[in-house]
Amino acid sequence: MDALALAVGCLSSPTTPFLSPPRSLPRNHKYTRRNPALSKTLDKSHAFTFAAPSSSSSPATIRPSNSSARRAAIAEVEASTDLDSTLSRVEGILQVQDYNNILCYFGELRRWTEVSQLFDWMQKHKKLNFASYSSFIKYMGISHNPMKALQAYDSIPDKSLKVNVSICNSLLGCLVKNGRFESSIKLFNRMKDDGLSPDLVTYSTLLSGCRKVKNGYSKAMQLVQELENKGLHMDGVIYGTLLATCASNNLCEEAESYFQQMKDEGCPPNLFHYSSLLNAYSVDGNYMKAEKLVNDMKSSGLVPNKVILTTLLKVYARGGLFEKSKELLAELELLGYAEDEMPYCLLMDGLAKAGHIHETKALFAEMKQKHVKSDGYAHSIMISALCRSGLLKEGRMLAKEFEANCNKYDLVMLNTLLRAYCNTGDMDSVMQVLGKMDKRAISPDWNTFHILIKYFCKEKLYHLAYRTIEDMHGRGHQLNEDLCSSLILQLGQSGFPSEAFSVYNMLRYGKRTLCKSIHEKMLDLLVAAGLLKDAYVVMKDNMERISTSSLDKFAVSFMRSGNINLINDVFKALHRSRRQINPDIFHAAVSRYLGKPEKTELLLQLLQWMSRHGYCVDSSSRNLLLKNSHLFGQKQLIAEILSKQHMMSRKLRSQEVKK
DNA sequence: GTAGGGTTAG
Repeated sequence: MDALALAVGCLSSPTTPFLSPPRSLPRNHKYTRRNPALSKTLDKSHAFTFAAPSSSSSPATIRPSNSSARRAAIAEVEASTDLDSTLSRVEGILQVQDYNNILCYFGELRRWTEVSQLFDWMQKHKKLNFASYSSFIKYMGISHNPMKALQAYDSIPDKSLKVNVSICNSLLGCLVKNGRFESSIKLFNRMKDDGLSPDLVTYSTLLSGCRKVKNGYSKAMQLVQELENKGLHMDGVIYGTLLATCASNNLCEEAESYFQQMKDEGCPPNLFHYSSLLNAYSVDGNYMKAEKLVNDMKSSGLVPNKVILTTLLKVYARGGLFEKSKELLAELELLGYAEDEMPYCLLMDGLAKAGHIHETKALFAEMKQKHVKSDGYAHSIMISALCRSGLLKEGRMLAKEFEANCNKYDLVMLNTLLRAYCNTGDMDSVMQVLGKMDKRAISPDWNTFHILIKYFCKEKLYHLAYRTIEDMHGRGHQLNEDLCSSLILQLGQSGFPSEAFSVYNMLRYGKRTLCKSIHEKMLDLLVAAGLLKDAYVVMKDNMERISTSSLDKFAVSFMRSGNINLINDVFKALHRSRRQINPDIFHAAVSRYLGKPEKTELLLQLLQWMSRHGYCVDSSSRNLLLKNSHLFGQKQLIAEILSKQHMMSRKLRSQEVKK
């Protein structure tokens, strides 16, 4: 099985190509010079030429004329509007590392078309090495295209190159970045089987994936154990990742203890470590600890940067210290650290969750007025805040405004929009958003399904809700019990008992423990709908959770119209529940058998079973049997059994009187 | 070794 096949199960549902990559270079970008790839290459070439001028025996010596040809060729490729033809024209001048540098140049500019085109060309002309694969895979990860990364990996012809640690790290990092933690672990195990020797980078890559998954911390611990078993020692980056994992999993004490352990091991904390620990303090808004930490940090000679101050703002906002938050926001503005929406979002979210909707709105307006750069987070927070505080129409309006002005969508935003439209019963817009999701191949998550199902139920579109639940279950999402229970009842009442039963089964097989009352409701519903075979299954599996009256109703119905061959089994099941069996049920069974002379054998078995277990038929059933026993050709036998039962019941009754 | 790892928002 190749890596693609291994991961394709998880990848077939599309990834979340969130906010398209930045159009301009990141601020701290390593290519700040005009032609970085070029300088990088040429620095090396010159170093070689000048450091070893006498080694004329080396055929690799690059003469200035040669280097200026390379310089020109690189510039030409980077500026080209027709990559393929430019590449063919300069073929022979450039070396593999030149192509790699150009690849990085395009990659850092987020010019994905060129990245792919160049890489294709390099593959076709066999101008690549481990660094080419590693870089290409990394960029495919950044551009949210893990599929292409996997294809590139699978295309590597050389087996030993496939377990090159750098390539493997890139691919694992690509999967992790795109939320495919599970597949990255599977692939990691495969790679180890194939001969990969993981290093610290491998482990920190995988550890960073633990931040956003369920039980992330315990998975992180497994990885730490593994790296230690391999004789590797945790370095500053690994500690940084661990601290971030603790913070994301709300494990403040663990974060503190790793922070201490790291210092004890002689590794001085840097800004990454401080910001992660600060982030851990933000969970419960522990501003006392946060402020002390920032002071410690300053004493150690570190200067708080944008991330530290922004995280401190998060601590204040979470802790409800809105005055302090506002002061800090003003400071960030002065420092030029509030050019994007992050700090505003932190404060808006804090305000909104504390119920200060008007202040949230004011800050949102201020942000707009200041033309703060936005990727949609602020809208998402504001729309949710409006909906939460009951300002549904306003929430819907803002959602519409966002859609009219922005063309950036990710799953969270789409869910936010859906919620806003569902809240106002705007079915058309709901459908449009679903269309957008489809078009962009963004797959719905648990929240999406939950929003839709709740909405469909509210609109009494029960069958649609049912189909949505089926879809949700089919994709492996845990079903919400309350929502399903109410849908089960509604489906039953609106003439879809089989669908109700299907929902019940999905719920039952997905969860270990269910609320007790659901089984009885399901049983009642199936009995009412005459689906007695299904009812029998529910009854058999959940007898101790079902009231006697519901069991009785089921049993009587079953005797009247259930599968006649299962009647005796139903009695045995009832007997196992150790509850008194209502005589009406025996009566109903006897009547049923009387109408089916060909089932005499079953009737006799039932009567004998009754005698063995101390039951006896009531007088009306006995009379009925005696009157009709000629029908069965077993007149004598039936009379004997009945008289035995009769005597036994007399004996029992007299014993009770004595007591 | 031309390469790969950690910090803040809905």
